[in-house]
Amino acid sequence: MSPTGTTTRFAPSPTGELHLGNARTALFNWLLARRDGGRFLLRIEDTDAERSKPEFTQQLMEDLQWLGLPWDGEIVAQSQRGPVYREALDKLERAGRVYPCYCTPLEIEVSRKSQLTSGRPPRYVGTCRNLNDSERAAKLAEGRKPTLRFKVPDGGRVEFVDLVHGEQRFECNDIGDFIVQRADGSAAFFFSNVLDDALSGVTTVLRGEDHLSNTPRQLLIAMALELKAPTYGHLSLITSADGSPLSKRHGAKSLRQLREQGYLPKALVNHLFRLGHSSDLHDLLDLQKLAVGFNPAHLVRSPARFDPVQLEVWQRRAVHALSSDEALDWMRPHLPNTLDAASASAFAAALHQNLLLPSDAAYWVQVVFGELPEHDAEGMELINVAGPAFFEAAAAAIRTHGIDWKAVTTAIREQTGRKGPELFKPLRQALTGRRDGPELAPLLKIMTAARAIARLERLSSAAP
RNA sequence: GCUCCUUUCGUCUAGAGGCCCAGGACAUAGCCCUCUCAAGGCUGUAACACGGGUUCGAAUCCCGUAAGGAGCGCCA
Repeated sequence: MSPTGTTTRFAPSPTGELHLGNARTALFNWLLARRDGGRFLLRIEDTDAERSKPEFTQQLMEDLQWLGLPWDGEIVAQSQRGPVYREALDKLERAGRVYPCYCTPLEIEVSRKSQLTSGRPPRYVGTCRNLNDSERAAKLAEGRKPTLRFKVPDGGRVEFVDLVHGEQRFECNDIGDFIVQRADGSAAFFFSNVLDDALSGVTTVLRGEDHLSNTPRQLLIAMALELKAPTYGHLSLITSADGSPLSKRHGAKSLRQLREQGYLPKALVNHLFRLGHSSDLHDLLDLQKLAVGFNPAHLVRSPARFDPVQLEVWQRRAVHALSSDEALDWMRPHLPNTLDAASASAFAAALHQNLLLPSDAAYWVQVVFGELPEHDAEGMELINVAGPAFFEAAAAAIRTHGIDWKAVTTAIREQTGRKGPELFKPLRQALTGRRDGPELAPLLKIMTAARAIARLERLSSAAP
């Protein structure tokens, strides 16, 4: 927690599942802290009692762990920090920087609507800004529960340098007095968020661009509290393929869904690393290397589209990088649970380079351990061209040489005179029902000679 | 409506006035390798949103337009 070191944080609200946008924000903050040898904090912004759910907090933690982004120190939950906020709010109240507002949500809503229809910005009009004591007493007597609003200075401007967008300037007159404490006494986002950042020594905040125009409010609060606000960097949003906001309607997947589908964390972080962040690094890298290569100066200002095809590229590379043991764990859910350990690992070793997702293993489980699916038209064509004699020779070869692939293919070649693709294509089709797939040698070994012979014999007798 | 952000190949991006008739990666096409697929190697197709300025010179600066996005919440 050295004052000179970088401290970043991820501050999600537990109101839903982590999605790609969130995950990228977490990743970038983590990377920055790691790169600088600093700290990465996790704070749960659960001040909205209505929508916050403990199970989401749990899920959040699991997702971060799974991605490989552990946080430093204790998790801070804002719901536990009422007294801290109370104290700071008192300070602002004594300094006359905030005032009680007795307007009801309904009144505010009506005001907003009428402003909007008359073409004006929907801002708080300041009804309660200059109430005297007796007016306040009267409002209170009506049974109104006040909120606390921050008194935005008349005139003046707020200037700051955004890490990715550069110099920013906002007029105070464009900002309405905003709520810092709700009627139920809880602290509102603008307030608790910046206060906690300052109090926990956060130096840099990388967050979504949707916060950019809210930043002046938070800076105003920090100034009133005489606290040092972090340096902000606003990340452009991730959009769908058509440029619209990433949403479930567009098939946006939560991290949990991606994980359940079998996407590897390494694939995800490598893809996210390059979304909205440019880098010369084009290889599949681990988090340590990504941290070294991360540079906030290379954060991109324009929105990035999420392209599932690019994710698949990283997934393929991540899958390729798996060891056989890791591959086995990865595809385990799709293997028959009756399988013995040796067969399972032989299967994983033979197959894993050919899969993108574990569910892709299903077909090959069927081929290796079960019945062969029907040959398709193109496959039948291939089989007919090869002719029954070919398969008879193949079956005979396996009968005498067993699963010794080299001996088997040599025998078939000598017997039929076929070689190269002429030899292997029909063989592959007959044995696997497909024209593509993993190497045949290990496949034969695990599918057993008996199964192979049966498949070949069927074609030698059934074909015309 | 007001304020703010954004706009380079299909996608992610490099580019901060001449080094750019725009570079890289992925995708895609072709070839090589190969029993197939994948991997690998080589080659190719492909972009500065539009319109005005400023300048000897603009993807880069200025002004408009268009398109997309965000904020203006007792949501975060």
